[in-house]
Amino acid sequence: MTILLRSGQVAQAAGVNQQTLRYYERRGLLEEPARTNGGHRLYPAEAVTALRVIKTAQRLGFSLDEVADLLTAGHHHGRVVDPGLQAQARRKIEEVDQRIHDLEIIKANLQAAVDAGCDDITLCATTDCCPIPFAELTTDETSGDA
Amino acid sequence: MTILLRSGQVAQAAGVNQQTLRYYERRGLLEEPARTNGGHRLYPAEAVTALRVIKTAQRLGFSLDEVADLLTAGHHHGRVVDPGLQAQARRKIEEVDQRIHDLEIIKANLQAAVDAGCDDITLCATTDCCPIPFAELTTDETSGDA
DNA sequence: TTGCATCTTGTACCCAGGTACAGGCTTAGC
DNA sequence: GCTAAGCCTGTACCTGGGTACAAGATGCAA
Repeated sequence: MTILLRSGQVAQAAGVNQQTLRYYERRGLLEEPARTNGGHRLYPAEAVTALRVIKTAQRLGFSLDEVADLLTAGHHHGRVVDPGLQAQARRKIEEVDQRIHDLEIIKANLQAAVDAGCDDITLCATTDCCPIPFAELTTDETSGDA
Repeated sequence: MTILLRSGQVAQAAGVNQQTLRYYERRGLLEEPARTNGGHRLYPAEAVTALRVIKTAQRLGFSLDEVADLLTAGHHHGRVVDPGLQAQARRKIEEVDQRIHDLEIIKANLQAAVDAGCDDITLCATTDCCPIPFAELTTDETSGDA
């Protein structure tokens, strides 16, 4: 027999807001739990683990949509087999690498501006002394927050 | 005599949406331009440079609020002297470094999961075979998109 | 003068990932 | 049975950086 938890208990145990539980449920990240006769949610203890998994995946750079994919991965529901953690993690590593690369370029530009002694960005843009490239810079800007 | 530009011309020359001009004006990033008798905005050519400065600073990781600070920096308006580009750039470099560091940790964790052959994140969380740390991971999560 | 392109304003919407609030119902302890 | 704490629902709001739309006014060329 499993001990069932109230939503407040689950939220506290997992360190998330109670509203967040409902939000994840709506997003399809948490299974709809059982209910009391009066309609109150009753979660199994595994719900806390599930929340920890979600939060960990988020910290690893996965969006909630990606986390949803990860959670159903492997369990090929129907006939479409989602790429599992292996594949997703490999793709995410590439994204992270790209993001690091972009940041390195940004850093280099900032450092160059500091080294050149620039102190007024408007002046920098109108004279030729500043190393900041005012046209193009890194990539497409939409590289996201991995 | 300076040639004055219509908002559409400025937007096109700077490669931004026309609405963005109004948005930046509201945010205090662009000076309020002159107007025709009928109320149409008339920008000096420098407005295009100003937009390029804003876009460049954004690409360097500054938020619009920070860009606003950068634009008034040095011009100590009143008596409060804002920290100039030098100081702001140095602070931003630290932020970028921190962000890179976080991403390196994330990458290492992803790589560890790949190396360990993990393919089901829920299983990973419930057995001891997986190297992903499901408690704490990197820093505070609010380290932003620098 | 007419006609069309361009511009004006205010307001609402987009993304992600939640958070807050109001008004009403349930549950648990005594 | 009473009361307080907890939970339910729906809806609105938040951040940041814009974008979209409607209805009406202007600007300019023919």
